[in-house]
Amino acid sequence: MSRKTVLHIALKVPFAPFLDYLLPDAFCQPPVGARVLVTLGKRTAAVGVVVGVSKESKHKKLKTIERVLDEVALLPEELLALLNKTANYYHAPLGEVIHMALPKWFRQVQNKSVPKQFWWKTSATWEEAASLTKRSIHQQTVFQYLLQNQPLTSKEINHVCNNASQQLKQLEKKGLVVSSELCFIDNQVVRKPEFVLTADQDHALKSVSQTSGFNSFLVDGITGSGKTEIYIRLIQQQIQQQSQVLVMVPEIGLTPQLFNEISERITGRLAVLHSGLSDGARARVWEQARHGQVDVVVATRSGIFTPFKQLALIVVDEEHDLSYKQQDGIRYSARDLALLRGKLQDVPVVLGSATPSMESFALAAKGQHQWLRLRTRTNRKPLPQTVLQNTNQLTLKHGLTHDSLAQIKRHLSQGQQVLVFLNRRGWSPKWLCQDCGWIAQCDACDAYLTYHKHSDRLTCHHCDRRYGTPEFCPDCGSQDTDVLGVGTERVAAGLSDHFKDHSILRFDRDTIKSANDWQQHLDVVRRGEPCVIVGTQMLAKGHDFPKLSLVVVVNVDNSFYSSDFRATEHLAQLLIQVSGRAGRAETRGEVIIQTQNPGHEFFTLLLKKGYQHFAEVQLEERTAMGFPPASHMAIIHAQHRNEAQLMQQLEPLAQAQLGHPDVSVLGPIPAPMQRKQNMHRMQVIINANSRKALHQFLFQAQSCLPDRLQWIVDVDPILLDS
DNA sequence: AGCACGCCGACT
DNA sequence: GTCGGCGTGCTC
Repeated sequence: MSRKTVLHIALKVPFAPFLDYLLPDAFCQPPVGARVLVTLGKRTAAVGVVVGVSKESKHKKLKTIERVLDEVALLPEELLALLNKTANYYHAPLGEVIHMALPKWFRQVQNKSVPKQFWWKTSATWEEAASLTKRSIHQQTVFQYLLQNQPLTSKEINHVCNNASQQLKQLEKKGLVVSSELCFIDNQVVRKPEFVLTADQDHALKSVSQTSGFNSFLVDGITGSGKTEIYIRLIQQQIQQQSQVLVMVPEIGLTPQLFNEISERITGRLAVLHSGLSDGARARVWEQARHGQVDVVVATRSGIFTPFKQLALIVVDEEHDLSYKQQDGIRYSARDLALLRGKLQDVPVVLGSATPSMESFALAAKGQHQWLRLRTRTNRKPLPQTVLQNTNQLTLKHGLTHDSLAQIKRHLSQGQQVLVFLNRRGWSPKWLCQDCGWIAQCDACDAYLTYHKHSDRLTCHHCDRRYGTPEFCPDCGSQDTDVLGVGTERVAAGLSDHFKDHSILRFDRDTIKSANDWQQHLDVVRRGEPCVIVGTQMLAKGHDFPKLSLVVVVNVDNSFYSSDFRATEHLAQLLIQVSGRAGRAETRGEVIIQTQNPGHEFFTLLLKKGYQHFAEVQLEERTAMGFPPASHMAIIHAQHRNEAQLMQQLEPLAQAQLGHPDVSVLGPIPAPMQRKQNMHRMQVIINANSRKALHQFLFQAQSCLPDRLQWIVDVDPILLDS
C-alpha cells in the first residue's frame, strides 16, 4: 500500500535532527540538499532542508510538504556532509546547524532572485582622469579613491562623497571607470611585480603544491615573512586549473586588506563574505561560489560553510585567532572545520600564523601538519626592540608612565605614529566610594560597571545595561566618589590634552561600529600624519600602518592572575602580534610593555627566546597538567533564573560521571561570572584522554539532562568563562 | 526554540 | 469580572 515517499526534513528545532514529511504525489521529488516549505505545529511556512529520503517512517501521522523551493540542491552533497559532521562533533541538532549555515536570505520564503551588485574599477590613468574632470572636484576625489582602493562597490565609495554613485556614472560616461556585475579582476595587467621568493617561501610553496588531496600545513612565520605571498601563489595556481579557493580571515576589518592584496596579483574573480554584508549580498556570494562564478572567496568565520563548485584549497590566515571560534549558539571553530572540510573534500588546508595556537603547534610537532617555517623577513624589517616598564613604583599619567609619554613625544616629533594598546574600552573600569570602598556593580550580573565619560553613564559590558552616575555612595552616603583604572576613552582624552598639536584616534567598539567606520579611521591613519592611535583588541591584528614606529602596551597583568590556563598563550600571541605593527624597513620599531610583573618568567621566555620557545615550554606544561592540546575538553554551560532549580536540574550530571575512566569531570561548579543578565550560571568541565571518550560522555550527559534546562555544550572551548 | 493551553493573582 | 504572569506540553 504505502508507496509513499518520506522525506527527512532538517528544521530549526532543538529536539530532533530532522522530522519526517510526505511528498505529495503531484510533486517532483526534491533532491537531498534542496529547501522545502512545510508547516510545523502551529507554524505555517517553516523552511527546511531535505537531508534524506525513505519509504517509511517511525511516525504514524505524517504531514505533507507544502512546496518545493529548490529544483536543484542548494546545499551540495559535500557541504551537507560537513554540516552533518559539525552537528555530531559539536553535539548540536542537524537542523540547527543547517539553519546557522544558511544565509538568512535562503531561510526566508522569497521568490525574488538574488539582487545584483556592481563593482567599479578605473580604466584610465590619473593624468587622463585629471584632464577630463577638471571641473569636478568630486569626480576627481572619487576617481582617486577608486584608483587607490579598487575594486570597490558603489556602497564602499559612498563615504568619500555623498553622491558617489552619480559621480561614478559620470566617470563611466567619460570612459574613465568601468563597472561589472561580478567582482571582475580579469586583470589584463598584473599590477604588482612578482617577487623573488626566499628559500623558505619557495620550499613552502612547493610542499603545498606538490601534494595532492588532503594534507594540512602550518605556515609558521613572523610578521613580514611573506605568508601572504605564498597564499597568493597557491591561489594563482588553482585559478589556472579552474579551481576555487576559500581564504579564511579572522575578522571583518581584515577582509579589505587581504582582498586588495590578492586582487592586485591575480587574474580571476574574487568575492568577500562577512557579517557586514547585506542579506542579499551574502546570498549572491553563495550563488556565485556554488555556480563556479567566483574563483576566490575571502571570508570570515561563517564563510566556512560556503558551497563551492570546485573547491581545491582552503587557507586559514591568522589560524590562532580567537574569532574563529563562535562564542554563542553552536560553538564551532572555523579553523577546525576547515581541516574537517579539507578531509571530507580531499583538498589541502593551509593554516598560517606568526603565533600558532598550541593546538596547531602540537599537531605540527607530531607531524600531523606539515610544518613550514619562514625564518627570514622578506621586507627586511628588523624585529622591534622591546622594553618592559615596571609600573609598580611609578605614578601613571593617563595610564601611562612618564617614560612612555616621553617616548611617544619623541616618536611624534620624528613624524612617526604611535599605537597605545589596551584591552579596555570606556573611561574607567571601576567607579568607587573613597570612604567605604563600595564599587558600582551591575544589578543583573556579577560584574563591575565601566564609567563612560562621553555619555556620563555607568555601563555593564556584559549585558549592556546603563546606569546614571550615583551622586553619593548608596552604602555609606559619602559624596566622595571616584573612578579607578583607565580605559581607552580616558587614555585618549589624556593624550589629547598632553599632545595638543597631534590628533588622537580611538579604535574601539564605542567609536567603530561599522565596516565603513573602520575604513574611514584607517584612511586617516594611512594619510601618514603623526598621531597617536589608542585602541583595543581590534587593532592587534594584521593591519599594516607604514608610519607606525612605537607601540605601547598597557595593562597586561590580568593575564597573570587569570584562572584560564590559556591566558598566557593568548597574551603571548597578543604581544607578538601587536609588536608586529611597529617599524618598517628604514626604522626599527619600538615596543614598550607596561607591567607590574617585569620579572615574570613569562617575559624572559617570550622576549628573550621568542614565541617558538615559549610555545615549546607551554606545550610541556600543558602536557604535564593534562590540559589541551594534550587532552580533549568540553564545557557544559547551564543557566537558570533560579539558583536552587539550576542546582537541582544539574543533579543527574553529577552522578553520571561515574564509570568513565578516561574522563575527568569537574563540577557542576559556579561559572566564573556566577550571574549574568539575571541568570544564574553553572558549568561542568569535562577533560578527557581521548576524543572518543569525550563524545561518549557528552552523549550520556545530554540524555540525562532535563529538557527544560537551558544548557549548551562547548566542545574544545578556548575561553573558560563566557 | 516557538507556540498554545491553562491555571492563579491584581487591576480598569 | 478581565489581563497577564510563566509552568507544562507538543511539534514529523
